[in-house]
Amino acid sequence: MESGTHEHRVSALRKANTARCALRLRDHGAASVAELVQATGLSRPTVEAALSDLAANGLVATNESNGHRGAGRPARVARFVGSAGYVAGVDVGLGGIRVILADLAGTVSARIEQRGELPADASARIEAVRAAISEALRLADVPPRRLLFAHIGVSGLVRDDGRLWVSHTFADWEGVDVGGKLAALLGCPVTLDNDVKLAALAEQRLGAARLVDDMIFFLIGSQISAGLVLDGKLRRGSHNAAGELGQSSIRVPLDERGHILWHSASSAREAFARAADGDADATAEVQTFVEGVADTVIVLSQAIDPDLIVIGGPLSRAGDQLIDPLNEAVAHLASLPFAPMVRASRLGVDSIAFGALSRAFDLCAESVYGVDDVPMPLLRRLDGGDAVDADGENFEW
Amino acid sequence: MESGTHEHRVSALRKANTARCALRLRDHGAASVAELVQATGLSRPTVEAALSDLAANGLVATNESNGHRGAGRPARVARFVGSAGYVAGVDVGLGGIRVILADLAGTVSARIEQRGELPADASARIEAVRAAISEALRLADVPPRRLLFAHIGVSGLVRDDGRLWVSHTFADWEGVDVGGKLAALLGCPVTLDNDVKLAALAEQRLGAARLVDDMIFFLIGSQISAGLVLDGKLRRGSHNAAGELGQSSIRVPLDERGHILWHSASSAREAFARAADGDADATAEVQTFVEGVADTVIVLSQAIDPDLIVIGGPLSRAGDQLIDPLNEAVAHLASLPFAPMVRASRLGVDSIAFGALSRAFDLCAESVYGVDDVPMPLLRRLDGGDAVDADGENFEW
DNA sequence: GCTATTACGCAACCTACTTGCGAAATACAA
DNA sequence: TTGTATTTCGCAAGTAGGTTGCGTAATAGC
Repeated sequence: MESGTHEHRVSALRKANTARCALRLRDHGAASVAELVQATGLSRPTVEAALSDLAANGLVATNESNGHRGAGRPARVARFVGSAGYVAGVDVGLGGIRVILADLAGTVSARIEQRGELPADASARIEAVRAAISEALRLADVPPRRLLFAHIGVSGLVRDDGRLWVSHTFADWEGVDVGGKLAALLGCPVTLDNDVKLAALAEQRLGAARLVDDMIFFLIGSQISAGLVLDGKLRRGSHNAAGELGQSSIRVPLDERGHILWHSASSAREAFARAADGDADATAEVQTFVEGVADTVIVLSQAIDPDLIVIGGPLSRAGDQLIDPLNEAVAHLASLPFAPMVRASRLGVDSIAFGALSRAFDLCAESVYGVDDVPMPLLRRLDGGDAVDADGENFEW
Repeated sequence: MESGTHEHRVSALRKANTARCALRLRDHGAASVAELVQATGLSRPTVEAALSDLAANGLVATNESNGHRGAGRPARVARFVGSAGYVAGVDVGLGGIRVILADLAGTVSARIEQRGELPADASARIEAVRAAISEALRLADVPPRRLLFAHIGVSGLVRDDGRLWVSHTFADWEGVDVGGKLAALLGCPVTLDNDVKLAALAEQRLGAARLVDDMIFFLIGSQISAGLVLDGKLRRGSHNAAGELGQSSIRVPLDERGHILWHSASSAREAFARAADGDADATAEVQTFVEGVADTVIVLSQAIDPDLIVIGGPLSRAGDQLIDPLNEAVAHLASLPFAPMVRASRLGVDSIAFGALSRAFDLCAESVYGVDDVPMPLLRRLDGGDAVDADGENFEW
């Protein structure tokens, strides 16, 4: 019920049809016109028009070479040209920079990880991010012009204008137009987003919560924050601050910066390790910790009624120490005949970069397909395997 | 990106245009074709076609009688015929039955309230609801056939099939097709919904949270539950159980049925009254209670990041005893440079019926306008005033 | 080289919206 | 009373984008 003229809406239909054909080719492989007609339910002339538009944009290639068997005129086969464009998902955190580069078809063509301290200077840090993205492009042998979009996950609150508002990690980026500067350097739009939200989205789209529309993701590291995906959509909140659980939300001892206080050890990981080794102090502290987390998990579960709760961060591998007790607590205290399941992250440290990548696909959709709400492609490795590692060793936080 | 043929989509455009004209007439009063052309941005023939469709359905009337001044051919004036259909919002609770009846234009034509115990028998209770709705129709002098939709708020969990799953209030309705039975009796679709969710929606659309897209509503009575409106949409949850805060979510002493335990008085209302009168026990208990509520409010605020928090129920008038301390707690404990505001319900006991009415408008939209996502009309009284009482005495819970 | 088969590509048609204009109905002035 | 200005009406013609349908091209197999 918008106010646009009809001309717009009608041509929106054309765009939608074109996009439908493009997505079919992207997600189900090359196809002849006849097959597309069949698959999309559109008519032949419409499909032909769509293909000719797409071919003009370079997004599909139509070649005759097809090992067709059987009688009949050989079909003209259209193929989605993923390499027409690339998008990057970037995770800039204290531990370093991660970049995942994928083409429009979802083939992951580079995945790099630069460990170690980032430059302390705001500008130098921007340059480091640029260098990391460029390095990924170089590794994948992708001309820089082909990069269509880069999306960056950082810790902190991102304002509507895309600048950081509050960030403990990179305080000197607050108010700075990091995205704009990188856009100028890279020649394509670059946007920032909150890291935990991206990780949540990644787990929902690619990780532990695939096929589930409602989930809460908890990232437990030195702090605890959450990300919500509700009805398949990332919840941002009216200040883009949903999930920023402060001091008072978590029933776990925190210091004044919101970091979890450990007495028996210097980190959650260490405390859990000691508890596993039988250290009594650590065991008690871990138990209190788990109860505190369970508390918050339960309140949010009851308020939000998700299908699934995913725990990320270094502790997510601690099944019997964390995930199992949480599951029990949630199932036990449920006053209703159902309870959400608690599960460990599947993407591990890569979740933020994958989330950024998946948002990058969303954000380039309008310019690539002329339509938004385009589902991202399935991610594949160059060798054809699943781009998401089987639950392996990518959990070194 | 659905699979429907194009024929469908194209005619969807026609429907949308027709709906646009209808809504313009509904919300901005009678207008000539020329004015509609101007207002909708559509072309004259399109508007004419829409009006002729609408006139055929009886949804608009075109009469020439118009006190037009000035030169020129007098315009044919089209007027939205609200009385073409009626919808009802019903609140069936322990305290009785409330019905609000409105026509399609949003004119509230009846509003009745049957206080007192409902029949203990499941079927008799259904009959009582039917009788209440019929009574509203009779009072408003509306032929029963004109009732297009009735939506009913009840306490309890409603399943996807519209039947109650768990209801402490009306346990004998669990699994019973209450909506279907009423539909058969009334000759129009009748659906059930959770009362607190409806109240939340009502406050967002008509009450304390108008113009706000993200809000959390807490209904504090003998129990505490919540309703969430996120991004302007009612949050249901994957089991339609969002907001069903159980024992463990609320840091307030509860009995085994989830009812708030009061030692200094027999109800929250009484405890607050005594505290206001200076009773020391009550004051202490009220303080603990408020702190417990604040606790939950804060966790949910931080997780969800709403604009506004609305408190409903008998305590919502206790500004200085409840609302003010909550506001302070939320503002104080915020770790971020903003905090949601806490505000009292505006609709009071009517919130559930108003919520039901507002959903009834939504649910009849498809069949009336051929389009969903039609905003509900502004509610008006027959005399033209605002149908929502100015914060008056409708708070006798 | 003939036939069966299959996909192609275009012509004709349909739906629904737009632009544009002559005609109708009024107010007002001569 | 009649003419003119004004405003809206209602239809005719045009456009965009889709669909159906059919003649034709290109191949495999006999």
